Amino acid sequence: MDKRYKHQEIEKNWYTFWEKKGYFRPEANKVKTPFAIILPPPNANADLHLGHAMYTVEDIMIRYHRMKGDATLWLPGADHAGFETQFVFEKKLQKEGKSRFDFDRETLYKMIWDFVHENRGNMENQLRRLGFSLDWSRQVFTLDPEIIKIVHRTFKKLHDDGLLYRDNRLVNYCTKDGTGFSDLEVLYVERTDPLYYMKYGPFTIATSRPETKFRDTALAVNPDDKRYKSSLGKTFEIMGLLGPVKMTVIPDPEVDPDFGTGIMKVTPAHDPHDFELGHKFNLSVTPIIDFAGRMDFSWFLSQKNIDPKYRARAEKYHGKKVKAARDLMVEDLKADGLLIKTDEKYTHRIGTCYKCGATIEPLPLPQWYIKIRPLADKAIASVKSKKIKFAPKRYEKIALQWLTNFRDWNISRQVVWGIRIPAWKCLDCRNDEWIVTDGNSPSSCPKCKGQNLEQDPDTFDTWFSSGQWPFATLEVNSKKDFGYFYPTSVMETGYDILPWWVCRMIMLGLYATGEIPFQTVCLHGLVRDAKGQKMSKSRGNVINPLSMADLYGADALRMALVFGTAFGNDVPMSEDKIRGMRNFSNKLWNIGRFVKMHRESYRNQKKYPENLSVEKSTNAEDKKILGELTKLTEVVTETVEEFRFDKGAEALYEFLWHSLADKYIEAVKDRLKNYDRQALAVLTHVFITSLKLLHPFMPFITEELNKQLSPENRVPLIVSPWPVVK
RNA sequence: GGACCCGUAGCUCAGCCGGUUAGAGCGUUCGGUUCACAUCCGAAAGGUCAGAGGUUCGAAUCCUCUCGGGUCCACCA
Repeated sequence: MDKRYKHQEIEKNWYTFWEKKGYFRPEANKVKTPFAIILPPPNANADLHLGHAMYTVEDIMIRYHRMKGDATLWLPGADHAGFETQFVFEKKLQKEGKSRFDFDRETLYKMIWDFVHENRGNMENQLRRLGFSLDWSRQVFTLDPEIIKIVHRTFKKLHDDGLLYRDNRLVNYCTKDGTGFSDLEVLYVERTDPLYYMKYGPFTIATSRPETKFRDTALAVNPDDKRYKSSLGKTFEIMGLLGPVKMTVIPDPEVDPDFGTGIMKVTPAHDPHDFELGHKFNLSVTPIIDFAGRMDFSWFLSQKNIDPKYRARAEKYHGKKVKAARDLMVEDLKADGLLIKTDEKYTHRIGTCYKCGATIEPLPLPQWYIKIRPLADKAIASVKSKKIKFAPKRYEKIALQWLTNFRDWNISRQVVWGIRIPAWKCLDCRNDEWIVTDGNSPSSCPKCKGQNLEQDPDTFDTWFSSGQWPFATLEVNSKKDFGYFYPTSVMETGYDILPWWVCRMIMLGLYATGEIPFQTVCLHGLVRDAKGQKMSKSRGNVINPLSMADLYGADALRMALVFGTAFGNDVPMSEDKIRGMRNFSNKLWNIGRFVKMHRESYRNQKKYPENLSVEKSTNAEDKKILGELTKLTEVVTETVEEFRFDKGAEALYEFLWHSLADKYIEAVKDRLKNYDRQALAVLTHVFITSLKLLHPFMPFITEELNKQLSPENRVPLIVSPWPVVK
């Protein structure tokens, strides 16, 4: 054995050994207890980041249960990550001077498919490099045909059960990326914009969006506002930039009399609140901004007998981007004497695209919505009745808050890279009825028998398919897997996707299978830099997990991620911390060398302690270390069961370094020189047992040391029985 | 406006279902090169446990408030 631990050489081979031996592949076995975790599928096209390395805690649970003798399954997958991946791909196109508009749908899809599959292997090998004992024989991709079938099936079921509807309402639309989003994807940021006070007939109104005024359909005031009481229900002529228009004053209790002038213009096509209001008062929804984010005045320009002055204005605005048009209009308002004042320091929260940062434009667009209340209520019941538990416990309350506040879920995306929605429209019937299938194209319209059917061009929100991941992954492998491993034992992921993913899995899992998808939700914190700052490319503080594994060993990286921070809290990470754990690896290595050296020398002297019971020792030091080992066994077992991996890791570190190496080994040196059989027996027993306890945390080095100590007849640690306290 | 988390040694964090001299990693200082390890060993310095009040025989730990950081949610145009 080398004086220094060389992880580069040791870590290389063990994974292939484990994988080839089939240790990662459980059988459904009635005698055994099933234990299953479905890996949160990383994006197929992207390299792993440090956050993914947190899946270490899943490997800890998996290895622990495997050693306990459970039928243990850790199922890997890859996510097509719809919009996310298309976004990345478009960036790539951009660099090549192209855009998504240069290709038809099929070509674009094929190009992204190839792009994803070129990169997919990276992610998988990186998971292997970190020692994650995943059952690759059961690996699944979110775009596998069998998965798509299941997703279609669920969509159809929702449709048949009346839990799905199509509605033309305002969606959160990113005009840059060309797709709508659910409420969760909108990122609200504080911004300072001018608030314009403009003359509006006999009134003055305040708005930050003068460009939408051309499609105002009413004026709203608080019914209790004395100032406007007499105007309620009356219609006024209002002079605008394109001539006079007529508008009625309607009551709306939501209007805050203290904001602006207490009177609000109503633009149903471009504001969610106004949309609702418009619905109530039967106002028309007529957009003036198109899906490319440009002003559309064609409705005005197509009119006959327009005043040339107004025509010129409309032509000037037409086709301009929102912000540019707004500036032009403000100038014209000034010229017409309609702008009364401007509050330049008006701060408000504005919805932006979480990916590209562009302002989200609420636009009317027909989309598929899931009625979320019936699904969420069942999910709430499962959580409240503790059928689904949370670790750390505080996330239960947060999950309940989310589940209580969910609104109907828009699952349509105007993205090519995804699962196409299995809904068709008959072009002959010209009605609004949709034909929803389980995926197969309908041959003809069931009503008119027409053959002119057109499929909805949209794809599913990725979370709609990944929300079905726990049962879909098990079903597609074999019916036996689903019956045996479902509901899965633990769902472990980052707390940041609790609403996006975990809540949706609970809702869709319960809906599709009638059972909870997992028994415990276990949430880890976000990995941050040494100062607790978020890691980001722009900050330049990103730590790459693979280069850390290469430098210090995957074991060291794994240990660093669980050590020293209460599980569930954010994890500050630094190279120093990983280096510290590399040093711990080296300490283990040298304990191993020490033990091995003495075992060999005993053997040469024919003093080898064959099957000597360690319990019989009367030596005080032996008794002490054995007592501590018992305690350690209890602590590690308990803390892993309780999802407090940090405590287990710390107990192991403390015991191995400061009890075993610093104290016991120092104390036992003289006895070893005198070939005291009992001493070597205890030392070996204690070390091997603690290696077993450490194996889930640091699989590579422990496996190697175990082999070094008795290469001839020792079973690999990965399948060694978990130590128990008698 | 609502919810949650955090403020403990220079730094990053444990401890917080109350009870011996408040711990760890890294850092600092001092001393160690013989037969496991300098990726090491031994020793040391360093904390009004954010602040105030309360409960208690006893509080870093429970309760209330204040201050300071962070995160998330909410249709004020």
